[in-house]
Amino acid sequence: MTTDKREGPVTSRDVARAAGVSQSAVSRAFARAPGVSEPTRARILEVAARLGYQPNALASGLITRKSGMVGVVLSQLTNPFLAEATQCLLDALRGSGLQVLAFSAGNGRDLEAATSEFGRYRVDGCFVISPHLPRDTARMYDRLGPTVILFNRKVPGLDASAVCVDNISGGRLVADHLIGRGHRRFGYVHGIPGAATDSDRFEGFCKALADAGIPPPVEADGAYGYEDGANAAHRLLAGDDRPTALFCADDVMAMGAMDAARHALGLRVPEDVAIMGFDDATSASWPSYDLSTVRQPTGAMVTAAVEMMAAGTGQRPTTRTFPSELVIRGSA
Amino acid sequence: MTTDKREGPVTSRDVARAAGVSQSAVSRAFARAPGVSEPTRARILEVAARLGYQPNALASGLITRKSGMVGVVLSQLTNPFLAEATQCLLDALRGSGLQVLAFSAGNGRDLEAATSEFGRYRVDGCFVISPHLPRDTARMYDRLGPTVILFNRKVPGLDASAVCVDNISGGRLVADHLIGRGHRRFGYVHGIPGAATDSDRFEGFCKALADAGIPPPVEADGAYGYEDGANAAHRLLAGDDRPTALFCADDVMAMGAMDAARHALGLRVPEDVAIMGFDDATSASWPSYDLSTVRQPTGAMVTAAVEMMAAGTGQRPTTRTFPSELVIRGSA
DNA sequence: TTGAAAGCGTTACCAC
DNA sequence: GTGGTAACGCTTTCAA
Repeated sequence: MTTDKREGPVTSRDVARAAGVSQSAVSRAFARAPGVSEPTRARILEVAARLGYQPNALASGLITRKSGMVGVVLSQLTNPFLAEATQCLLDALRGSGLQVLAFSAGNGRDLEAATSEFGRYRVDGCFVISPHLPRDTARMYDRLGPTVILFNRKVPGLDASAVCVDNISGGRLVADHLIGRGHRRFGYVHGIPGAATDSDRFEGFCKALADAGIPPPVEADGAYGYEDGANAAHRLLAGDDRPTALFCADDVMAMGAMDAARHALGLRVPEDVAIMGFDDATSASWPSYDLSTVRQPTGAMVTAAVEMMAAGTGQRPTTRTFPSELVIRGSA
Repeated sequence: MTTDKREGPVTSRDVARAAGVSQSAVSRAFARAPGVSEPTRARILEVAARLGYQPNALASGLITRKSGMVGVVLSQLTNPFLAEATQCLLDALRGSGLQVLAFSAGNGRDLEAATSEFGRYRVDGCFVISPHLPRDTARMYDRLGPTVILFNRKVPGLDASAVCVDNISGGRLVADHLIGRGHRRFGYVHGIPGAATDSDRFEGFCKALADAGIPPPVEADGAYGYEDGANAAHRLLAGDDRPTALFCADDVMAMGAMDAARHALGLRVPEDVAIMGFDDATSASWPSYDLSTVRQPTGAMVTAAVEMMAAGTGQRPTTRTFPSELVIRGSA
C-alpha cells in the first residue's frame, strides 16, 4: 500500500521484509540455489516481481568475483565484414547470458586503454576484434588475467587464444585462381601494416606466384578502407604495363578499386583488370560488384570463440584456424 | 620482493600496506579527492603502479550508486548507416569516460530484455539505436529510472528523450525533388512497419505528392534490408505502367532496388527509373550507386545525444529534431 | 528449510 | 592531512 521511505532501487532486504523471510532466503531464491522450499521461493519471487526487484549485479559481482561481463574490443564498424562479425559475436554472447562491455578501439593505444577499463570492471574474459594489434598486446593478457580471445588475428609470441581463418592459404587460393585464368602481371593492395591479416595473405599470395615462376606483385599501401582501394587502383592501374589482376587485402578495398577502375579509369572488370578481395562481406555478392573473394566462416569462428571462452581460464591458450574458401564471382 | 599470499587482483588495502598509509588515503589518491598531500599521493600512485593496482569499479559503483556504465541498445550492424551511427556514438562516449554495456536487440522482445539487464547492472543511462521500438518501451523508461535517449526515433506518448532527424520534411524533400524532375508516377518502399522512421518519411512524401495534385505512390513492404529493396523493385517495376521514380525508406533498400532494376530488370537508372534513398550512408556516395538521398547529420545528432545524457536525469525529457538535407547525386 | 553474520572492495563521514 | 569505521547489496558459511 504505502510506498517505503527508501529511495533508489529496491533491495533484497526490502523483498525479504515484504515477504516475511530473511534476506538470505531472497538471495537463494534468485540464485536458484537449494535451501529454500518451493512454496517460499514462489512467494518471494512474486513479492519481488510486485516490488520490481532486480538483483544488483554490481554487488553480486563484487562478492562472487565474477562480473558476468565480457569485454569486447571492436573497431571499424564501418567495415561491413567487421560489423557483421561483431554483430554475430554479440548475438552469440546473448545466448551465453554474459553481458558485453564494449570498447571501441581506433588504434593500438586504445587497445591499451581497453585492457585498463576491462580490468577495472573485472570482466570475466575478453574478445578482441581489431585489425590493430600491436605487439604490446602481450601485456594485455598478463595484466588482465581472464581469458583473452583474439578474433581473426594470430600472434605467435602471444599467450592468448585466437580464432582465425587460414590467411596464408587464402592468399594462395587467390593467386592460383588468377594464374589459372591466365594472369601473369599482378598487383597487391595492402591492409593495415603489421597486421597478420595483411602479411599472411600477402605471403601466401607471393609464395604461390613464386611457385609458378611469376614475378612478385606490384604493391600499394592501404588500411582496409574504401578510399585506400580506390587510391591504390589509381596508382597501380595508371601506367601502361599495368597489372591485369589486383588482389586487395579485403573486400571494401576491392570495391573501392573496382569503382575507381570502372568509373575513374574507364576500365572494364574483369575484362581489362580482374579484381579480388577477401572476407566475403555480404555486399561482395551484390550484383554491382559481384566480387570474387575468399570467404571467412564467420559463424563458425564466432561459435568457436564463444566456446573457448566458455571453456574458461583453465585452458591452455590455443589457436583454432579455419579453412578459407574461394568464392568465384564475376570480378575475376 | 616476495609475492603476497593473496590471490586475485590487488586491492587498495594491499597498496595501503605497501605504501604505509591507510586504505582511505589510497582511495582519496585515486579519486583525486582533497585530503591527501601531494607527496603521499605520489608515493601511493607509484606503489599502486608497481603492484598493478586498479580500483574495483564494481565496488565503487556499489557504494556511489553510479556504475559508470551506460547501456547501448544496438541492432542491425549490417546496415551501414546504423553501424556508422553506432560507431560514432561509441567514440563519442569514449570521450566522456563512460563505459558501454552493449546489448544487441534484434526485435522488440530483446528490447525488454535489455532494460532488464541494464537494470541489474545499474547503468547510469541508456541509448537506444534500434528501428524496432514497440510501444511497450514506455515501461522501459519507468522501470529503468536513469536517463533514456532514443536515437532516430521519436515516440510521442513516451516520457523519454530523443534525437532524430526531421523525417517528415525529409520525405517532402524527396518528393519535391522528384516532382521537379518531372516525375508523376511514384513508388514507395517501406521500412520496418510501425517505425516512425518509416511512417514519417512516408507521410511527408505523400503529403508533398498530394499538395502537387499527384496520386499517392504504389507501395511495397520492406524492413530496411538489401533484399527488401530488391524484391520491392521486382514487384513495383515489373508491370507496364510502372512508376518512374522509387523512394526507398533507407539507402540499403535503395541499393537493392538499384541493383535489381539494373541487373535483373535491365532498366537504366536514372533514365528508366529514378531511385532515392534515405540516410546518406557512406556507400551511397560510391560511384556504383551514386545514390541521391537525404542526409542525417549523424555527428551532430550523436553529439546532442551525449550532451543530453551528460545533462543528466534532472532534465525534463526533450526531443531534439535535426533538419534533413537533400543530397543530389546521379540516381535521381 | 531457515536466519544470523561475516565478508567482497570501495566511498564517505568521522574524529584526531 | 590522516586513519578508523560504517555502509553499499549481495553470497556464503554456519548454527539452529
